[in-house]
Amino acid sequence: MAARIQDVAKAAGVSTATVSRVINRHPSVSDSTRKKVLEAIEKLNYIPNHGGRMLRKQETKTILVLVPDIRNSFYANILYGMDPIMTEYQYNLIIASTYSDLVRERNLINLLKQKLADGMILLASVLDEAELRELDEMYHLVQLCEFNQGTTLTHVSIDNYQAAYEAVAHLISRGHRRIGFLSSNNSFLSTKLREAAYRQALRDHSITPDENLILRGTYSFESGRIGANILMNTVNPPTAIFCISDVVAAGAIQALYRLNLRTPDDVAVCGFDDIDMASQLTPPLTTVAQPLEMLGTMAAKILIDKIAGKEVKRSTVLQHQLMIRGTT
Amino acid sequence: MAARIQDVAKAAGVSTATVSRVINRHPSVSDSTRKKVLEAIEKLNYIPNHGGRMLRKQETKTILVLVPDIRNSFYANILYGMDPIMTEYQYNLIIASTYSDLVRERNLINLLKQKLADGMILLASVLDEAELRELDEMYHLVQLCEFNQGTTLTHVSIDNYQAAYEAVAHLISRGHRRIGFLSSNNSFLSTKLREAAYRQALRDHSITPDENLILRGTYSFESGRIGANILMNTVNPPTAIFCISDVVAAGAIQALYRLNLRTPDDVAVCGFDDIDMASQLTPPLTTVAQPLEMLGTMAAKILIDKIAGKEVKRSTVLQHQLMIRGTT
DNA sequence: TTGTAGGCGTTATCAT
DNA sequence: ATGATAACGCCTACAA
Repeated sequence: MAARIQDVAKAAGVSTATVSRVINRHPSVSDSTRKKVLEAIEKLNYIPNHGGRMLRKQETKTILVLVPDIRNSFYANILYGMDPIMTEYQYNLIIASTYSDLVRERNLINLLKQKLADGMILLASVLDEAELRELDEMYHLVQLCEFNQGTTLTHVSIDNYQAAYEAVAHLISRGHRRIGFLSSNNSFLSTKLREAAYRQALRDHSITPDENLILRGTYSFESGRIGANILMNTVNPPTAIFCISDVVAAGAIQALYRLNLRTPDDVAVCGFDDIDMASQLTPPLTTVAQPLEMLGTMAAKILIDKIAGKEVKRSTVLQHQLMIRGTT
Repeated sequence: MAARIQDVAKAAGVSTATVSRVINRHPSVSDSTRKKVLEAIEKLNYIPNHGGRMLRKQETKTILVLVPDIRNSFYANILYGMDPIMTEYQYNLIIASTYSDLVRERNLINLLKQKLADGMILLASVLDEAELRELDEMYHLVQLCEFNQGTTLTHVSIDNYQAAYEAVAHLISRGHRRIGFLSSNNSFLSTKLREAAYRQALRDHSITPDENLILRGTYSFESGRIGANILMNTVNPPTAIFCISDVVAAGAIQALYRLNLRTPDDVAVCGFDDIDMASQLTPPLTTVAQPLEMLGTMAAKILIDKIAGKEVKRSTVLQHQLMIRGTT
């Protein structure tokens, strides 16, 4: 079996306490003793047991991250951004997909209660504010991308209102007056803000929002295809479509293509998120870039600070960027 | 602080052993005692501490999965396929990206040595066979998708030779005689097998493989763009391109589009993997479907069986499927 | 059916 | 500078 601290102690002719001190770089160990211990560690190929240390120190050096679906490139890029921080602070990530299922999400949160992780990052949680607040009293938690308006919980996101406003204003600046919006049927704050911004941007340019041009579906490719088809078959179809996500935009573009409508000449399209696919479409997609990696990095850093007992900002807002490309 | 088993025992007026028996559904507990204990658990909101249990039982109920890059949709879909098994057997996943960096991969494997996980699934590992075999003697490990020829280690994959052969034969059946291959410059077995199959399929149809039509790059979109450009600028360009991955195929298609070549009329394109993007391209991509979710599911199941001490098959080969769509 | 007690591997306190 | 020892929370012989 694997060597334990006992074995090292015996081999080095010292106590386990001394071995522990060497491992944890405690200063009060003589050089000669340290040398003996390190040799024994080397010889026995000793690696400290995480479980033992965990139990004793009451910390897991593990963070739980709950995402709706790991297959979504949006979340995968955010997770990627957490890696450098995890490596730097020697934390591990338990990533789990909730599939936006309330029961599943609650079960996963049990991992926190079992003390399997020191804290949790929640992406687009389906828990309500009350439940979250209760959790927040017991555990360290950071909400990422989505949160509730006026929440007192720690969260990181972009300014969805401003981002959407700029996107719609851009379409208007390109001469469009009838602009469709393929939105989402969820109740996330980001959706509400983007819809509000869409309307306000129109009004600010003397355009009366037409509710028939706002369709609510999912974030999927299929939803974009269907939405665009419906929009283009209305009596007075739009000349531009603003989409809640890049994937939806991709679906919309395919639908337009099949309707023999050219992008951007016949219909302009703007996405949201700037996942890899956006720049790879033909023509490349105009979209609002979210700083995905940085969102992950910041959330991870803030959570680790919280765990370490530091004071952290309630709200962190990162910069978005309108990426004007070929579809507008 | 959170309640411990001690607290429950005291509250229920029994010993910790009895509480433990109730938790672990040991049969020899009287109904009345069980009831008392369950009430105490309920009242105190007790949840067993994972660390304590882990240390005592010497099992973590955690599996380590090493992937080259979590942002790659290919791997994300495989990971997705592991979820049902993890849920069923109450295991957790620690997912980590190696970025195909040897040092990083070795560091991550330390998690196994620290007994942070009961076993490991390795996707496209960059470790050599000797190192893997050494690990295999100490820990439970399953290789997924990539493995070494003639290995004695447990692995799960598709039949890359047969899959590639079918793809190339399909292109030939469409009348193509000059078929380019955008391959990879890595040394994975899958690459070698696909190249071998490519050549054999050509020869079996009396076509002499032209080494100038085989280009080796990465699995990226950019690599596909560059490769297609090079291929189409040769003296005698191909009329079809077989790509090592769907992402490469997407890049190739964009390059062709910009060269004003139509797919499939001017140049046919065939991908590999069948990630979501494949069917979402315009026109949708002909490709070889790997059963991504099932690959994940099988690998997870086999690893858990191994951990449980069951005998498992050395080699598991899953079925691929040629998806003939719009680009050929 | 239930309780007692030892130990999983580590670290931290208290002596020396 | 080093050692002895208790404790982290749990499970499981063994005893009763």
